[in-house]
Amino acid sequence: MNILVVDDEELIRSVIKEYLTLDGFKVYEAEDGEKAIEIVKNNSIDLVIMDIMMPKMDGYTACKEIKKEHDIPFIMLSARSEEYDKLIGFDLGIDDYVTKPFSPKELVARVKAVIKRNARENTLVLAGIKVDDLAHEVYVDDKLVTLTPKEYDLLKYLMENKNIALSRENLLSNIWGYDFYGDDRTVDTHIKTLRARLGKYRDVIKTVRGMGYKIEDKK
Amino acid sequence: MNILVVDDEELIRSVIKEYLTLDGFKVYEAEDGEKAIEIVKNNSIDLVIMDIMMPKMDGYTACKEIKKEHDIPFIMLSARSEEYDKLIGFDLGIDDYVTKPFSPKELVARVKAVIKRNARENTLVLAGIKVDDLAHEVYVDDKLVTLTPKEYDLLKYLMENKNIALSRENLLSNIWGYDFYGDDRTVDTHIKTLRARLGKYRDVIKTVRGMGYKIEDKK
DNA sequence: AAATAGTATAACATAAATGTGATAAATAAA
DNA sequence: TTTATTTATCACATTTATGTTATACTATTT
Repeated sequence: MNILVVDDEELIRSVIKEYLTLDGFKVYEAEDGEKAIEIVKNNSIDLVIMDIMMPKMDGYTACKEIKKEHDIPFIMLSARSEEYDKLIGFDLGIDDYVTKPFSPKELVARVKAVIKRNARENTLVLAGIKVDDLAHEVYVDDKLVTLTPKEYDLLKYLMENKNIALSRENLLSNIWGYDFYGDDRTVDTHIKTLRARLGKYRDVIKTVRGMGYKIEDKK
Repeated sequence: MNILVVDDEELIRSVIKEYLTLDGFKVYEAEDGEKAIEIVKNNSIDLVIMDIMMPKMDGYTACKEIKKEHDIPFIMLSARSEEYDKLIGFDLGIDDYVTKPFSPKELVARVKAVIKRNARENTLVLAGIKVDDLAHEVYVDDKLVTLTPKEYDLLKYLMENKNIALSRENLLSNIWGYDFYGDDRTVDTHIKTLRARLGKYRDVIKTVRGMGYKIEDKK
């Protein structure tokens, strides 16, 4: 996990870096917005911690610039809690906000929370089944299960559309592609193998007779 | 669309209200969990935005109480992203979660997303009968009833054309297909089984002698 | 009230949809 | 290339749904 710390005060950067490094993060540093943009461009940054008040280019502008090109979570630092409203006004999709002075420990906790939350947004969970779309992995009762590509796509699509009955044609055109001119029953076979992979949760995939299939969440 | 905002801070409530009102939502306010329960009881609330930390009754408890009686989507607010895990642990069927500070714009977007997700636009309701076409499910007095495909199609068609007398030919060509050359009596049989499924509402399907059938709303 | 036409119901044979294991074809990996 | 994996199709068993017929019932007409 690569984290970029942007602050004009060297001391603050080094303190943050020290704590984050202790927790196994790789830390990049930048002293202003321009340098930050440069680093993001050339490295795979997973999260940015950025001060608002900086010379050359302030935090708002730098954040906006980076967000244009990269979908990276931001934690903003600011000396005053009043800045809060301004941040809101800018509507930058900030993930968290920490006011100075802050405890490094808390900051680290926030970093972890933001990362966790972001990961979760790309994760579908239902019953004991977890689809981590970023990692492209499926867990059943927290045990990794290997799916074939089609099985994966099918499961993901069913989960994204939980509680909606999906016809075979719908499934075929959305997963196989509109240009698939094969047999309807192909879906059935993949449902079969997918169910087998899901073990005791095989029944979350309901058959909708005369129609197709759906995955059902507890209600 | 009526939205209830529950937070002990007047400022936060008014900011949220302002933005939601701009988007055409009607907004109710409550400053604690008890008042929230009261409002939900006496109004038709479609969604609740609720802070977790509140005096008198915290958000977890209030949410749980309300969920007992009402199937309303919740968006929870919290000062700390750490609380997220706690929420998950409580397993309250929270629909979304926003950490403070948040941008009102984002909150509005979340509200819309949740409403969209929960909307069952293709749902027909009549007497105690509900046809959820998305889920392809039928409820009688909020109890799931399993229909055969033909029964389902027939009920859906009758409800879509409520108060209109439909001839057997009409029903056959619209449900069975124009190319069905079978017996008129076939319809009768399916009406019979459908009525049986509808239990005490069996009589909403009226026989129109010499003509066919219709489903009748009110009176 | 009897006769008639229309409708409800039950039973049952037929038909259709789905589940499953096997196999062949296609694709990717070695 | 060969090999392994994935995918699509087939064939058959099983389950479920459907349409028809025969008969009972109900409403309308005479």
